[in-house]
Formats: sequence, structure tokens, C-alpha cells
Amino acid sequence: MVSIRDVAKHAGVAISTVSKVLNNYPNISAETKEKVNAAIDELGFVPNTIASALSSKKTGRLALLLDVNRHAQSVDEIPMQYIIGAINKAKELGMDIITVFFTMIQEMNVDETVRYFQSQGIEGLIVCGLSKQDVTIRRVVRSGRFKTVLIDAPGVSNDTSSIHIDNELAQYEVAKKFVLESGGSKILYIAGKKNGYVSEERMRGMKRLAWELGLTVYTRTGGFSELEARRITMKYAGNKDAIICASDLMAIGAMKALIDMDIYRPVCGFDGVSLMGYAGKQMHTVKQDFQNIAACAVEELAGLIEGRSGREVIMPHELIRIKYLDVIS
Amino acid sequence: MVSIRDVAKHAGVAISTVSKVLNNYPNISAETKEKVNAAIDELGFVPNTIASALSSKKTGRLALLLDVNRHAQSVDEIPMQYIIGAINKAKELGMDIITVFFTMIQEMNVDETVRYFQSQGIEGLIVCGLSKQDVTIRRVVRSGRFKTVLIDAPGVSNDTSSIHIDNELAQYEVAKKFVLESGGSKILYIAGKKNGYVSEERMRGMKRLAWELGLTVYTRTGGFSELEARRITMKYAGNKDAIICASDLMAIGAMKALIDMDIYRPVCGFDGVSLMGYAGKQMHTVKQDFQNIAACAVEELAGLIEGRSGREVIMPHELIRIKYLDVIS
DNA sequence: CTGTTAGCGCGTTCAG
DNA sequence: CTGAACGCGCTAACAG
Repeated sequence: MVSIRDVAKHAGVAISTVSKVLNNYPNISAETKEKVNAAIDELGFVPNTIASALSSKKTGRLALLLDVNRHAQSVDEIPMQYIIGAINKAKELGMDIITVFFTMIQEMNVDETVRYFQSQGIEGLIVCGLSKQDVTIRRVVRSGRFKTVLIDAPGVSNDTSSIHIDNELAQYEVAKKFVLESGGSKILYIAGKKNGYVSEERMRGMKRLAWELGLTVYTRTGGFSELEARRITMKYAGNKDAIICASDLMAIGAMKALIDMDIYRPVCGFDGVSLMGYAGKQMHTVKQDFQNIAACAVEELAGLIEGRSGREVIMPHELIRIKYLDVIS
Repeated sequence: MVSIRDVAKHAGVAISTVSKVLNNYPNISAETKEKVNAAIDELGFVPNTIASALSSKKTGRLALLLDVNRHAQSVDEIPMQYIIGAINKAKELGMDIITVFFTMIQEMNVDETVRYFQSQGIEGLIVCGLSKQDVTIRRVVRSGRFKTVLIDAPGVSNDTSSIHIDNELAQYEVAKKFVLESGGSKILYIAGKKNGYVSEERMRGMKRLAWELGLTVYTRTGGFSELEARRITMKYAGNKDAIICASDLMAIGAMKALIDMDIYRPVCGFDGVSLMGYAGKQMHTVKQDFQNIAACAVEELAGLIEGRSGREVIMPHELIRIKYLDVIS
């Protein structure tokens, strides 16, 4: 392995000079800079991130915490989009990301988790979809030992930012468009989780609309589960005019139930996952750009690490209509 | 940050002794081991992986190379399953994984890629679904600088293992069961990619069956694309008895085409993705356990790193029938 | 069985 | 503007 020392020797300068060239320090003559770069090229020198991290105490390593059930044959489109967005942006910024699942952390206590990240040289955390019962993670975040960006969860502090779309507004908007278009006033609203942050916000949006349009809204929580949404629809959709769901997956469940019940009711979703297309239906929904959200989270985290203060970032959303052909074409 | 030195002082032993305790070296008396462990607990010491890696030259870092189009609203179930399986196993073995996408590497040349991995202290690569035109990655692998496990691609050497199901057999089996059950002898076979490894193997299985049962098989390559499979089906399915696809995604495309054409033909898939359930159809297919395959790949890679020689590992597959309710229940 | 001594490859003063 | 020297936290021979 060719090291910085070899480069220095080859270029006829001191090690520190090479280091300075590498890290773009000022006060290096263009001439020596050239010499050094030439030597680097000739020797095929590769700066060793590990040594650099040890010495500088800056690792540039982030952890992306995701909530996926490892055994379920679940539909993991959203986590995957987060991963893609985060990794690409991290690469761009010269950082690297390790992906961690909530399930792994659930097997550890706060201390172990902190130690795990610490020993790995993790400087920052991006936590996706934290809910109120994820106490361990919550405490890890609050320990303040890591800069953190929370996606879809509140919590801003000096070293914690929060990033999400305006869930209340989005739910309000999409539901309004949907209701005005499909008519009807007796609505079945299948919400997310009780105590879920985004769920509550979306619920508020729904309530606001109900008040505004004088709708009768019957609400149940489906836990973002397709199956549960299906059950709820079976049970309560019969005497309603339309169904509004707090996620696309639940909307699919609702649609399946309607098919089984052999009745038609318009359905409205939320998230804009491409999976919807496979359900073969046309539907109003809110589209979130998960990749972009994750990318912004990485940038935000880089900012926190560099010393900026935490803040709340609201991402844009879009109202769309997913159609059968959207996926295929 | 409390370091190994502090622990040593606190326990009244030498630094190296602590190190030995940490790494479970032999020849340490139970007594001093206790002392050291006590000190570790009291001080809340966290071994620094980075320093350890620098010193020992063993990083325990693997890269998982995945082929996902970053911009496509693609269906990423399979990559996600690989990620989950690999990460969980890696954690279990005390290694860590960074995920890398083919697209990132395509922007680099061989040298840059090797350097990138080297500088990150990557010791091993798990490459999923390498195809013949991925020349850069191919060369990186052949450079022999990294231990490598190839999932779904051939190539065994001293420091390279290959791991995959028996594609020929699986295609043969599922197609046979499918054909015998649904009847008919004029088959449209939508293969994967020309020059794709798994594609060719599956094709061989199909040919063997055709020969054995005296089937007439009309073959087109759909490039594992849903849209392409759809086009092919539109064009050629009319005068066939059944359609066999080299992937579930293409099977979905075929089904959609059949719906559009308003004709019925039985369809057979391959992979066993849960996504199939959303298409709302019942279908024969081959089920692969992607999580398990990835987990085995990690283990295999760990073995290679420890000095074992490369080899070929054949994973089991299953013949299943995906039904409408499989996903939901 | 334990302690001493060298580094691993790099970043960073601080003299020159 | 440059270079010598030290140390990051740990592992790995070697002595004892």
C-alpha cells in the first residue's frame, strides 16, 4: 500500500506538505502542489480514509435508520427510495452511509446502541419514521451524542433537525380535490397509527376539511397495514360514499375489500408509491419524493455536523392521480 | 473519549493486556480478565473500530453492489431483500456493510473504483446480478484486490465465490408443472437478457423441457422489463397456448397485456416476489429466498476473507403458486 | 501469563 | 511557505 509518506518522498517534500495538498490547505505554492499531484498520480496513491478518520476524528460516516420488518414479505418501496436518495447524496458529499434497521436496535438497549454507533465512528443519524414507541432510538437521539435528522417525526434541537412534508396540508388538499371530484359527504377515513406523528397531522388535515365542507367523517386507524385497511373497509364502507386512506398501501387494501364486497366506492390514497399502479386502479393521492427527502436529510445532517443548528425543513409534495399505465410506461 | 489506555491504567495492567482481553486472546488469566472487564464497565469504554482497523489492517467492511436505476420508479423489492439479508448477517458477524449502486460505479473507471473501495477499507464485495456488460465492475472483481461473492453470476477463483439457485432446474421444474397443469403445447417464452447469465440458464431449462414434452416454444427476450414483456405479449401471445416468463415482473407485464387484449392465457413467472400478489392473479412461479441468499453470501465472503478458497454455492428454490391473498394475509 | 516497544497512515502544531 | 515531530487508539511481535 502506497502511503502519504511514499508520495512525499517521491515528490521531494515533507509528509505534511502532501497532507496539505490533499486537504486543499492554503499557503501551498502552485509549484509544489503540482509536484505532489504528479507524484500522487504516478504512484497511484490512495488516501486512507481510516487513518484520516483516526487522526482527524472526522469519519464522515452516517447511519440511516430504517423501519422494516425483516421477516415480513413487506413492500419495501419507501425504505428503498430513502436508501437510494441518501446513498447518492452521501457519495456526492464524500461521506458514507451504513444502513441500520430498527429491528437490530430493538434488540439492544440505549447504551449498547450508542456504543455501537460510537465504535463505528458514526457521526450522524438519519432516522426515518420514528414513532412514539421506539423508545430506545428516541433516547439515543436525545442523548445528544449524535447529530440527527428525523424524517417524518418532530423534534428540533441544537443538534437535531426534522424534515418532512406538510402532512396536514397535503391530506387536506388531496382529500378536498378527491371529495369535490367524486362527490358524496359520508367519508370513511382510514388513518395511520394512533400516536403516530404523521398520522396525527394527516388526521388534522382531514378534520379541517370535514369542518370546511361539512362532511361526516367516520375514522378508524389502520396502522398503515393493508390487511387492517381491508378489514375496516369490509366492515364500515357499506354505508359510506367514499374512502380516504392515510397511505397508498391501505388504499390498496381498501380497494381489494371493495372488490370482494362487489361494490364501488372511490378511494383516495397518500404517498404516491409506484406500487399503486399494480393495483390497476386510478386514484387520487399525494406524491412524496422520498429520494429527494433523503438527499436533503443527508445534506442537512452534513450541515449539523459542520456546526449549523437544527431546524425544521418542510419538503414540497404533489397531488397526483395514479393511473394504470403510470407504472408500465 | 475513554481509550484502551485509560482502561489499562484503571485496571492496573498493560495496554496490550486490555487489547488481548478485548479480542479474546488465549493466555489471559481469568483473574486479570475480570479486572479488565470491570474497568471497561466502570469507565464505559467503547473500543474504537477505526483505530483497530488501522492497526490490524482488518476493517470488517464489505460493500454490497446493487443494480438499481436511481431515477426509475422501479420496483425494488429484490434489492431490498438483498440488503436486509446482508445487513442482518453482517451485524451478526460483527462486520459492516456499505451499499453501493452500479450507477455510481458506472461513473468511474476501474482504477477509481478500486481506489474508492480501498480508501474506504473495503475488504470484500458482494455483487448482485452482474451482467456481461458491466465491464468496470467485472474488472474490479478480476483485479483480485478484493474478495468477492457474485450473486447470480458465474466466476469462481481463489478469491471469488459464486452463489445462486439452480436456474436451469428451477425453470425446468416450474415450467413443467405449469404446462402439465394448464395444458397446451404452443408456448411463448419471454426470456431475460441476451447474454445474461441467469437468463441463459433459465433458457436452457426451458429448452430441455420443450424437448422432453415436445413443446413448440417461441422465445423473445424481454430484458426483465415489464413494459417489454407487455409488448411482446401483445404481439405474439394471440396464437399461443400459454406464456412463460423468466421473471415475475415480466409476468405482470404479460398479464396486463392479456387483459388489454381481452383474452385469457395462463402465465408462469419466476422469482416469487410479493409484488405479484398486487397483480391480483394466481400464478405458478419459482420462489427464491433473497434474504437468505444474501446472508449466505456474507458468510461466504467472511470465509474468503479468512482465507478459504472460492467455490460455487447452489441455493435451494421452491415452486409455489402465488395467490391473490398471499400478500394481504 | 504479562508488559514493553513499535508502528498502522494520516493530521497538526510549531519552529524554521 | 515548508518540514520535523508528535499523537490519534489500537494491534502485534517480542521480551520477560
